[in-house]
Amino acid sequence: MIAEIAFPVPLRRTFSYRVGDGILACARPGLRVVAPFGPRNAAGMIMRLHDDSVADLSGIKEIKTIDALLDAEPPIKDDVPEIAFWMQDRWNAPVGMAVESFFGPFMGSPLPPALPPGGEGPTAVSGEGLSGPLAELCSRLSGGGAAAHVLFGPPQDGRYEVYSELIRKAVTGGGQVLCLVPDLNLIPPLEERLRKIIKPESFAVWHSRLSPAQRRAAWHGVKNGTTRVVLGARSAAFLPFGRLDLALIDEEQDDIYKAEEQEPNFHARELLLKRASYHGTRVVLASAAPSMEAYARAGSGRFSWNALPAAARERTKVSIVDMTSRGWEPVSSRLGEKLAGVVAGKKQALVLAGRKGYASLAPCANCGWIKRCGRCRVPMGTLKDPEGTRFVCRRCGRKEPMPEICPACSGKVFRESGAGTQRIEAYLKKLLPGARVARCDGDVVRRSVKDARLVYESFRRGEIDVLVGTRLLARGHDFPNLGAVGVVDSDAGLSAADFRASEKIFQTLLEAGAALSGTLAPDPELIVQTRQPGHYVFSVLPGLDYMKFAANELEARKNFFYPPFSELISVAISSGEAAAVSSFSEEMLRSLDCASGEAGAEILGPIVLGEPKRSRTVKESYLVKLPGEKELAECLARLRRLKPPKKVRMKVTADPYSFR
DNA sequence: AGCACGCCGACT
DNA sequence: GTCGGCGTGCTC
Repeated sequence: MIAEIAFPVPLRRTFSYRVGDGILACARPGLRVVAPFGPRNAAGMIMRLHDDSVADLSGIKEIKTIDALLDAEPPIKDDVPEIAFWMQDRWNAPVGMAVESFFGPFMGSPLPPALPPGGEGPTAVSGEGLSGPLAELCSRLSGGGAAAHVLFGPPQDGRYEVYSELIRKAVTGGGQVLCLVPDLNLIPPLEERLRKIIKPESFAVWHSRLSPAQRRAAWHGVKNGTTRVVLGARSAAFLPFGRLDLALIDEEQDDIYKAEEQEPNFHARELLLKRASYHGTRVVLASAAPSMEAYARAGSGRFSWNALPAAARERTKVSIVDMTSRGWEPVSSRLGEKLAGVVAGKKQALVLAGRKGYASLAPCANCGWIKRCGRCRVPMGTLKDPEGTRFVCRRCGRKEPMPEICPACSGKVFRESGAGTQRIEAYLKKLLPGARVARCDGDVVRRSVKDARLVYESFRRGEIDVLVGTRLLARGHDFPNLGAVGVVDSDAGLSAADFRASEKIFQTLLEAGAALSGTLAPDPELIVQTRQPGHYVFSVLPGLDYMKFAANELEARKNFFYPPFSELISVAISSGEAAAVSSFSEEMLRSLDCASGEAGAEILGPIVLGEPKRSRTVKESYLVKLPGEKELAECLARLRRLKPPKKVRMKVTADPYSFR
């Protein structure tokens, strides 16, 4: 008997081993093994078993034998081999790393035997149920028929009350619940809410900042079933649930759910939809601005569409300020005057910037040289802190000192352009003397989630007049005393190559508008500054009407053959030698070409996005559009068979969310 | 990802 | 003379 084993290494393949006589009877897919792997022993998973007669062992120098199983039973209820291969087909994830995601630090550890099922179901929750229209909505969300349910509407219309009710029902029924949130900011308010109805020993949070001990406790709690409700970030989609009855995905449209920076790439929403088939999970996708994917699937009847009953409220006034001809000032006089008026009237305001930090760019005033991150190669912005002005990478956060003179021309002046949160904060402090201006962004959260929470609380209590932050700030909160929200640089960081540009702008605007919807202040206004006032997304602005926007956007996606009507793969080829790049690109295109004709694929490229002139590495990007998942898997398999020559690197990203 | 091997520079 | 930098290559 031959076993295909997947190891947690960044390789998109399995390894064949002979199954030892001692474990012949119990070996089966889904069980973990420890096997000699190169010069060491490694834990892996049996993915498939083959009879000796059918196994293809050509090209293998030495076949080793496995004789130690780590598990007697598959430790995860889901078919992990099936899901891991699917992740490889879908996102080019290395199979073994996909497997490892389900175990995290426990990949090589034997697991304690399962606890006998305890009968403490109904006692895990407490509290009153809902009544009225929201209760009706909840029972519709409990119905079958659809693969998933879209819950459409802002938190201000009772979305979190619906969460509580759905969770209460699921837990009472004996199942487990996952509530997935896009960022750490949303954990404390939801945690507070859920702790009111869930017993502490039945509740756990899961995110990247847990200590090893907390991680261990939470993982094992989920595994043995004592944890009934998990509130977690993206990676919680892999937790070892035994019976996941409900998966609630908050702000399902958020692109943070797509993990693209580290391997294995995956999309938490899509992964949960996949896992749902093993658990009979009810998946609820909640959003005030559902993703085009969710909207389209609801349109085709695969998902059900459920709108929260909209509270009657004044329509927020929305104004657009054209910033095209204003070179340097980050805040227009229009917005400045509104803020001054709001502060004078003892009301509050939010100002949302496109990004954190000080300036988004600091080119040399003389020659235009731009500092790029040594690791990511993207242009760096600036940051002001006690150590002075430094360059900061907006992708990886790496900081580098600012040189005295420009390395290209020895110029001494760096012009700072574009406005980050820090710069807006500094500007507003000058513009509004006497006003209490504070800042809350990713940097504050990174330092301490608690500090970020304190700023929120302080704003809520009215101790801050103007709060400056990134778009995270407006989300999921409403502030009763809010007189204005300003969106500065609403189009920052958007490139024409990004087909999701309109969707992202619209989401930001809708979130900003929603933050104003609960206010008691008179004449609330949303002021949007943009350098692209002609962009079609602004044409749906006065009403901030999602349904209208979504219908337009979906039509545009269809016309241009973009998702959800196609599947995308981005291929980046880079090298120090320009000739090597172009010859390998040609080889790559040839290998796809024969398939693309009959499969209805389209290849765009090469796209060269702002490559530095003096940089030594040359990079070409291609975008492949394919009509379906089957063609996507086939195309990824072709790309996998290609091996770049020495000094040439190829990066393949399936379903790319960011374009560089 | 690990881990080994291998080939140059700077230390006891 | 050896320690150690990290480029390259391999893992059934």
